[in-house]
Amino acid sequence: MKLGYAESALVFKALSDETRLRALHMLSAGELCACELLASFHITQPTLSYHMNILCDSGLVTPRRDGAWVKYSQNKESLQAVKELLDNITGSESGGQS
Amino acid sequence: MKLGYAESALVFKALSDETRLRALHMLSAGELCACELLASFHITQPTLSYHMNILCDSGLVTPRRDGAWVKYSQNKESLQAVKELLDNITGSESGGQS
DNA sequence: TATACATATAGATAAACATCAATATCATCG
DNA sequence: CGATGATATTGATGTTTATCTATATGTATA
Repeated sequence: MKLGYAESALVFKALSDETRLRALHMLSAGELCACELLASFHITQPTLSYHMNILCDSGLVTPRRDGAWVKYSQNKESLQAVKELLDNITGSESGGQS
Repeated sequence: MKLGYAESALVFKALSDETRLRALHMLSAGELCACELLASFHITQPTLSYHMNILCDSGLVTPRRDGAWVKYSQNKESLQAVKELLDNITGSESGGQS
């Protein structure tokens, strides 16, 4: 997965909000549904939905419908791509293990 | 260098703009002055100054006065901190070599 | 099918952002 | 000191962002 500047900027924009960072971090433990995430924040349900949309659009998070719920999980591949992107920007072209 | 959520969001915000990403990448080759950077963009001098301020405030870039010029360089340590932050968020707690 | 629960969308709004033109500051050189 | 070149700051402006309330859609269950 190779990202250009505009694409990369979008991914970083997705990461540039505290609520989204927290949500993403919570997902490191595994899949969570919107309502579980919501319980951890002091924001309304529509606002969480808004943030999850941004995370999903950026590719960092993948949604999965499970009955009435939508369960979210980290997209490890995409997060790996961000790290490689940083390596690229830094000039550390070595790359990470995949 | 350990970053919290709010701090991290600031750093990612600094990375979330195409102009800033390009500038940061250009600095991977080494120090450059504002005027050299400016020549590569189709923006005015005040706009570049604005962007460089954001990069410097985030800690990703370090300015150095050299006579009439200000020379900018990447702050590798800070970039490393971002990668570690991503490891943290991903759950890949192994950490990178420093 | 009606009700309840989970999530999404629409519309409004205040704050933050990116950009520019104009101007100020700062350093060098004559 | 005055002129020139490099960078920063100010003020204005249109755009994007984060947030809310109200409402819609979608899914399961009694």
